Amino acid sequence: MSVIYNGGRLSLPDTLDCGQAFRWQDKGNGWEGTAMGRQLRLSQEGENIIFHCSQEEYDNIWRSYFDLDTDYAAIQAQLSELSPVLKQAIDFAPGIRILRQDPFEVICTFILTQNCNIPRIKGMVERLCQSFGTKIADGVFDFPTAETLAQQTVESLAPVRAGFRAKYLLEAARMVAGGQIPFEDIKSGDLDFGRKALQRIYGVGPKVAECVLLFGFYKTAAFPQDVWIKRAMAELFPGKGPEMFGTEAGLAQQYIFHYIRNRNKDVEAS
DNA sequence: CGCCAGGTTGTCG
DNA sequence: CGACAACATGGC
Repeated sequence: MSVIYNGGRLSLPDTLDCGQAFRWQDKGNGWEGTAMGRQLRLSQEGENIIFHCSQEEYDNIWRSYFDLDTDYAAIQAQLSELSPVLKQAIDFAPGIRILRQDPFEVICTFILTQNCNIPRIKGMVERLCQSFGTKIADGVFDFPTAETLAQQTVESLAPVRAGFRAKYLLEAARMVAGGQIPFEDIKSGDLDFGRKALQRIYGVGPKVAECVLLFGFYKTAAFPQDVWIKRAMAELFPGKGPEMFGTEAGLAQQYIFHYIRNRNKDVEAS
C-alpha cells in the first residue's frame, strides 16, 4: 500500500532532518517516523516520493502534515525577490517544507531544545516517547499525551535524562492538561497573542514560543531567532531584521537556518 | 578533556 | 531594561 507524490519541492532529508521535527530517522533506504499517532515510512525513487500508507491515511493525515497543498514554488519565488542572498539560501535546499506538527508535541520538543544540540534532542525525545508514549507497534510509541506527562514527577522523568528541562516539561504538560493554554485562540489569533499565551508556560521564552507558533500552529510569519539565526542574520543580512521577510518570514528562517549550518559540508567532506 | 549546544530563569547593577 | 551566571547532560 503506497501513495506517490511527485509535486516537487519535497526533500526528505532536508525537511525531516532540518531541526523542526525530531522523530524521523534516516534508514538508508528511506525515512521512518511517528507523528499524529501514526507510524510512516517514506522512500524515494527518482522524482517520486513514496508514502508507504493507504490513500485514505495519506489524504487524512500526511498530505496536511507535509503541507503538500501549499505552493512552495510560488512562495519561494516571492521570497527570492526580496534578496539575492535569501534566494541563494532557498536554492541551496528548495525541498524544505514546514511540517504541520501537533502543538503539544512541539511545545515539549522545543522546551527540550534549549542549550542542547540536535542529536541529543532526538535522544531525549525518543526516550520520552519510549517511556511515556502510547504503544503503536513493537518498539514504536506515539508522543505522550499532556495528561500522561502531567502525572509524572521530576523523579519519574529521570530516564529521559532531560536535566533541568524536566521541570519545564512537567509544567507545560500540567498547563496544557489543565486547559490553561488556549489552543483555538492561538490558532485564530495574531502572533503577539500567541507569544504571550505560550510564554506563560514556565520554561517557554521568546525563542521557544516562536518555534511553537511556526511549527505547531503554522504561523508562517513567526521568526525564531536562535544562536545560528543570529549569526546568520549578522553575517548575511547586516543591519536587517525579520521584518524584511514579511508574512512568510518563518519559511525564510528555515532556509537560512539550514543554509548557515550546511553550506560548507560538501567542502569539508572532500 | 574542555567547549558548546535551535534558551530560560533568576539576580544584580 | 541589559548583562551574566546557573542550569544537567552529552556530542564532538
